[in-house]
Amino acid sequence: MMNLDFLSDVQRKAVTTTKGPVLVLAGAGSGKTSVLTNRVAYLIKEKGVSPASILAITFTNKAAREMRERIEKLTGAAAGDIMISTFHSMCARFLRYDADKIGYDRNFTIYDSADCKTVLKRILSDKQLESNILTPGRCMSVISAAKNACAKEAPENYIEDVCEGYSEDMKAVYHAYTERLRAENAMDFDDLLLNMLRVLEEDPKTRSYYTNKYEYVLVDEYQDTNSVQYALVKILSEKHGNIFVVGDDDQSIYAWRGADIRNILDFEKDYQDTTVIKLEQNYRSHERILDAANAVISKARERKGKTLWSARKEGPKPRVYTAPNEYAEAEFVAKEIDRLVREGKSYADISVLYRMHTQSRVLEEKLRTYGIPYQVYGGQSFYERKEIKDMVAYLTVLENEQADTAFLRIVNTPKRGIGEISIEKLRNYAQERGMSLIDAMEYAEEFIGSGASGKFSGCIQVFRDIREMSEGKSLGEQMEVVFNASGYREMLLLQDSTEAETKIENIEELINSAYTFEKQNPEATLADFLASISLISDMDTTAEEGSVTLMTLHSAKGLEFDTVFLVGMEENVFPSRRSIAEDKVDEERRLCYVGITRAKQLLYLTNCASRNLYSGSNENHPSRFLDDIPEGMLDILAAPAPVRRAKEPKQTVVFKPQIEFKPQVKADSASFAVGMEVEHTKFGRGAILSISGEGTQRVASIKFPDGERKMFLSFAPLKIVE
DNA sequence: CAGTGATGTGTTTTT
DNA sequence: CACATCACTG
Repeated sequence: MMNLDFLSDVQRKAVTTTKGPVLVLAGAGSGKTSVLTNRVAYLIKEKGVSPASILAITFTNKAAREMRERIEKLTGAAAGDIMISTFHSMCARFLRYDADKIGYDRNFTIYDSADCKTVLKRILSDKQLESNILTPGRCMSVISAAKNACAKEAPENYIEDVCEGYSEDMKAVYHAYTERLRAENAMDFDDLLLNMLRVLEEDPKTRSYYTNKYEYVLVDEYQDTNSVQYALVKILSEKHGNIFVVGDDDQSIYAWRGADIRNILDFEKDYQDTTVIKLEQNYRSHERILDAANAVISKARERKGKTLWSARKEGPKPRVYTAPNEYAEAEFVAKEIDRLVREGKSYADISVLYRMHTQSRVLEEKLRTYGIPYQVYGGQSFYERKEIKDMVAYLTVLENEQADTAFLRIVNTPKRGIGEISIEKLRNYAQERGMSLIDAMEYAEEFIGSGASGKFSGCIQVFRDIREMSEGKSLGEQMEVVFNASGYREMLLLQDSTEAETKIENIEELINSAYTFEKQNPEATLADFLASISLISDMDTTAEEGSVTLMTLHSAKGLEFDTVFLVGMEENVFPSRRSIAEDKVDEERRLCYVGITRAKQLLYLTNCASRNLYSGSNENHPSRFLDDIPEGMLDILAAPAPVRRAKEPKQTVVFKPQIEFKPQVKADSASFAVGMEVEHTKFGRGAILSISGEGTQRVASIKFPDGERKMFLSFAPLKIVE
């Protein structure tokens, strides 16, 4: 018998109620993952359910991976056969088999949002529709929203409703975009879900295959599902009816991406005889933190209503600090981290959370000054770098010749003397004949002079070479062929700059990841590899040991830290300007709740009296969320600086930053050696006593005037003294 | 066709 | 302020 004694009564009920629909309303830190994983283990070990008939869906690859690992620990190797996947990868995998049923080739390409924006940009400029309202970004969100709503309403009607005044243009863009992707045998993220739904709706055989196969369906973060995901879940569970969803309406923060909070609020109406289980005991934080969290969330309008409580009654109250500006705020954060670490916390225990990525810059600057190792999540991802996207574009064209968007990206990279005008002629020619650009190149003489058509022959030759040389090769080898035969490596070598060198390193890292991928998935095809690249983000990388974590509040969901700094608690920052303007503050409120409940032990809430937003400085009022927490629950570290009376001399703790942004000449971490004399921007001169570790983890013990310190060589602002 | 400098523009969150 | 796009020159 499986031992479930470590679970609470309600948790155990959630694990062992295996039949019929179950809705688990799981507050933050209430042991939801434990319930989910133990339930799967229970199904297999106690109920004799075959692993292959279990489908568990998450929202991030990281969550999926962690769930698999934990289930493996509980059940052993059998976990390999369970389908544990994100909505998007699940659909991508299904569609590799089923895409032909709705008229796609099974080797379809997945375009990420950057690719889609490129497509839209081209459509807008072709149709001469570019304007302030019709920007690629805005079109993208309208189209995405229309597709997400599509399980309820026809996209045309949706656009009509939403784009009052310019809906005709918008519809034209929508159709052109849809046709383009179809012609390129490509799908965007939304299409993955939507097309899978269509397959299930239109092909009864496929539908019964999947609905028979999956006897138990589990969905994590159900509050984040949109209408298409809702419909998918509904269909996939229709045969056996064992649908188990876990979520927290208070943590619904993706409405802007089409998530519909009604999905969780109405679950009981949608599924007859639902067992509802509430997990309200929090095992993560102490009561002082939960008090603050409850104070903030209790003002949200629409809730199922839950109150988190913890058995841990005592702990430090959340600390509030008001800085004069964002530099002082960052300085405060860095100083506190430095102090906490000296008191025994480790860097990995600490996280700094902000509303938007741009806030990380100042923080990074200060953390570097203090020699604090950190890791920033999100922002520009590895796979979004130009050189990586270029390499991926070559592979995409290799796999799917219809992928014009990918082709256009690299037709003249490296430079082959093919300019805009030639490309324009090529596009027209291809358009008229309904052929792909790469095929149209063969007929260059028909639409362009002999000089320019020679350039195209050169390009044709490049692709031919790549194809010939990569014939029968493995993924990693194919990638190397592309890097060399495309002339990309040569181009970078010729630039002979440090930037070019990093680009080469990045591409080599990509090649490495291809080798790793094929080792881990021996059956995998090029299309699979490309799909994994477009669906895996930096968010999925595991935390580096020994670093402070910097990330947005959105990406912090599902994580926990001993100490959390929630910075930028100001009106117009958090809640964001836009959410205030559009009357969508409730979602920000939930986001704040998510942020607060990440902290296990120590929580800091900081804000600035003034902040440089775009140009010039803005005086910002403290966030309404701060006001919502009764003062007695907080530990106010500095009196809030007066906002209105700016002329008054600034009282209290005005920070004197010890070092103002000195551009730092930082030595390469490999060049340090024991015995060297070095200079630190903050601690002054010192001597290296010893060095251990490798790469970014290389740590040196250094004797400074005020004592001995250990620091990461790759992070510390150190200079070698000659 | 490519590379340079000037002008303008627009800002959240992400699978 | 950072970034993209545009116009101009080589």
